[in-house]
Amino acid sequence: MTDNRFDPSKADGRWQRAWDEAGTFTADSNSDKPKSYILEMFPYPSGRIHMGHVRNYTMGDVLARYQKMRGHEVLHPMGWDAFGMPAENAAMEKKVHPGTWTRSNIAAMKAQLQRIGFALDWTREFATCDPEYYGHEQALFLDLYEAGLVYRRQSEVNWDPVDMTVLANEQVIDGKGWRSGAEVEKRKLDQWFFKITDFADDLLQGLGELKDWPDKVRLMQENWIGKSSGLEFSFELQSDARPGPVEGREGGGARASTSSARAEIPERLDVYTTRPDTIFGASFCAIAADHPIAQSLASNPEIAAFIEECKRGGTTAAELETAEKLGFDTGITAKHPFTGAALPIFIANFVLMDYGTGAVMGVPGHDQRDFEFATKYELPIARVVAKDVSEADAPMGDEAESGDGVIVNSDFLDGRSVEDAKADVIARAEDGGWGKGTTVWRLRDWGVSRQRYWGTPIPIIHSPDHGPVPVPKDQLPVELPEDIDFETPGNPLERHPTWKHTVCPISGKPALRETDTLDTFVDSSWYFLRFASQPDGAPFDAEEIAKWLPVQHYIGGVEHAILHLLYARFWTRALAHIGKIDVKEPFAALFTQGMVTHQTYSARLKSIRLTEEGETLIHRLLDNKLTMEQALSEHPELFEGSRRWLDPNDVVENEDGTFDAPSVENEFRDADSVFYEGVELGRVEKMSKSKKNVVDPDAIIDQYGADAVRWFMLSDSPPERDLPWSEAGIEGCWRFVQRLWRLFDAYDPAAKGEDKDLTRKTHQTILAVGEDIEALSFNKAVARLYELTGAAEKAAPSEARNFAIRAILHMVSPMMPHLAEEAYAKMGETGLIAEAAWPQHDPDLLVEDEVTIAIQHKGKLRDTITAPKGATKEDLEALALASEKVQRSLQGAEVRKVIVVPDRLVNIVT
RNA sequence: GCGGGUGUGGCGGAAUGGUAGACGCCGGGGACUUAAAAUCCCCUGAUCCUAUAGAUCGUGCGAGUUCGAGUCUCGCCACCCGCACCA
Repeated sequence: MTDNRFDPSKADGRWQRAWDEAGTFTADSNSDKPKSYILEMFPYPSGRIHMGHVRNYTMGDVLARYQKMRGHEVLHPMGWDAFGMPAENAAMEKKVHPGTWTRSNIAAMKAQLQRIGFALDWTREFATCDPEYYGHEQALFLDLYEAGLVYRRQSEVNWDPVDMTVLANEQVIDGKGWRSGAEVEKRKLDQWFFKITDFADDLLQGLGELKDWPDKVRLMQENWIGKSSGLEFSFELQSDARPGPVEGREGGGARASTSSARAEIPERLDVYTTRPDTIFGASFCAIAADHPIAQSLASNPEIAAFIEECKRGGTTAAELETAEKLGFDTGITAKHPFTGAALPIFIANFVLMDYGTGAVMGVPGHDQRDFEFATKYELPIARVVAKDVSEADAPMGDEAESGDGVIVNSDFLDGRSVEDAKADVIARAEDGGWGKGTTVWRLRDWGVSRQRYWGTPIPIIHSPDHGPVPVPKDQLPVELPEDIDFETPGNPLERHPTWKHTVCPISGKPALRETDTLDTFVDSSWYFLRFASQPDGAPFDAEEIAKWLPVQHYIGGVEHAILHLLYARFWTRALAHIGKIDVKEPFAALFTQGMVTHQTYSARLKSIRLTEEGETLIHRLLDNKLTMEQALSEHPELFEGSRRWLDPNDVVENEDGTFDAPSVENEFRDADSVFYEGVELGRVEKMSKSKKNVVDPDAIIDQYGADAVRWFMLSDSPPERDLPWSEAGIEGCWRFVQRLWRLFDAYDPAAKGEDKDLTRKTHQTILAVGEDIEALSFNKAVARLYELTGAAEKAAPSEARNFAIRAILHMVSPMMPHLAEEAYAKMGETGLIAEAAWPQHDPDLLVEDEVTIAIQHKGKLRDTITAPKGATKEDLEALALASEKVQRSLQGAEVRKVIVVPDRLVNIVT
């Protein structure tokens, strides 16, 4: 047997221990070296590391190791985003305490991460469910509370009456709770909010400076913040002179038929518009169903019924797309501020209460929604913007014209530009005292109250005399009780027999603790600060934060493009605002990596025999405990014609290109319940349990070792795109690991002699790989290393070859650290290559002395020639014309022009 | 509907306006071997040909700018992602 093979099962663990014992990756805040903070989004401890994690952390790891070799002091920490619902779900299903479940998941995942050999500073590890961490978070919450950035108000929530809990929007499926299947109710609860809107403008402005963020993410945040400017103004309200039900309005416009409610009508209606220039085109007003005026009219049963109808309207994309504009004439009119015309006021289903003032002026000519509404209810559609003044009387088409133009049919605004007219109307409104120019934001304050157990308790005491009172800081952390019961529905903290009972810090009288916990996004809004600095007795130290922040590279999934990244930016600003830190933007550069995908296969179901399971399912459906979609996704095998996903490992390809899954077929037949009809190739999709295309990293590492997996994660696909997993691909990586090992083994210190070509290629590669890594173009760095490896393999032993081999060894070491350490030691080095310096390229040795010149005739390639580097244009032209192939192509035609690009090409034009 | 992205061999993908397909995977042929594994070498965009050193076509489609376009401009198409009745 030869020992000429690299054995990761032995080497990986050995070097992981060596790094650990040497403290190689422990970051020193007091180091004089330039500092690099490399961070990947910390994981939720779900139980297992998946390929997406491996890809994410491998990228960060290469950067961290590279920066260290470039002489930086690197902070590359890891921790756990440990609060959240899955732990409570596990508690309910498996009867384990959420803390126990979470802790054991963390232990398992940490072990998995360690065997991949990541260069992490584990001394800074923490979990957000550590009382120490969330205690500091509570203190920061109270600091922000004192600064007026936290407040409490009533807010509507989705309430599941069966589970007695609040649901996030994503947990409401077709108006029903995802778990209980019960009809979700709207409830008003007192909730805590962060005043993120105070920073709306600043958060928006700040985006402009984040040059190293993807444009896509900046745009998404920009849209989310949603700044718009316009005019907020009020209409005087009038009694409607028109009597009774609507006449001559075939569109079915209902109309309030009683006047009983009119006494309660306020005198004014505030509206917001971004198009004050079109004010002369207003033909109606519309208010939201939950607008105070609509509410005050609800004593009229017709109106009450209409309001109910509006609320029922679906909120899914498809429903909104097709939803008809519906209105109800209130019988009240608004007086147009310039013309005095009486505009009917409708309650309308397309007006949102929580944007602007919850009321709009309807300008059908120049707003598509207003246009549809006016068409339906036969309201006037006037043109007030035209391409040109001469087009003032041009008829309107079949949709609104929202484009630019000049104002027409608008009294004093006629002939003015849109922008000009906007400014004029705003000025007149302000002079007249009936309106003012305003900025409106889409961004809402951040509601952070969650009626759950497994989160950071909100450190507030509700005192009967003093209302909500902060928990005194010396009583922090407010710890979660351990003895908790998940048997009965509702918030376990609320139900706990003793936990919430305490005393008022001011009066000493009995009082109740706040039983809500914080949104887990709060936990991840400052963890990167805690990684950088963790003094005793304080969340962090500002001076130490200043040494590391901002994070140099922040890497994670694009799914966090809005919420997490916006909240983290907000917290950083808020903490800076109250003087806790001196950093504004937490992440200097952001990189959003693609997903790891894999082939899917599915089979169609042919026949069913109902099993016991199926009958249970039907009962659950009948009892409304389950929606059809849920039943389908949980038990696809019970539905004829539906598709069942197959594990790619069960699928075999036939010679004719079709697929079969013999093992699954047998499994089905044995169960005597289901038959499949045919196996089909599905799309390459993100690995997910439900699609059965997950590949477990642990099993792959067992087989090929950490380095092959890491190399795979970096190869081929650009890191921002999806990476398709393949068995063949990982085998290729494994072969390359061994190929490198043999090359390193061929290192012969005694070899003598030059090899100019190889030396040049080595220097070129050193330069290029460094640039590629810094640009996070790992796939290109990998390709260059393949090339140089090929060249070094073919070269005869020489000093130049030894130089190339050592350069390759150093350059692959951030990517395949175990192999590199093993080879480094075998070459007789006593230190760790993880602590070695990145190789230097010599600019003088990069230059080629001969170049290949392309010869084109009319832009088409006819020949290539070799010429000395830096040959003159005249020489190149002469060489080109001397080419036999070129002469044949020219066929004696007259040469009109010759374009010469030095060292590149000659193009002959005839 | 609005916004953004992507489109190149059988596949993943390279390519400062200058030789399209680097590099990897798959596939084919060969060497070594009793055999296999491993390894090494060669071929591998399509079509045509008189098939050695030939020609034509080719980067989603259609135009344009240019001596020269995968790359720039305009107009389409397809797919993916995000947001969504935001006044």
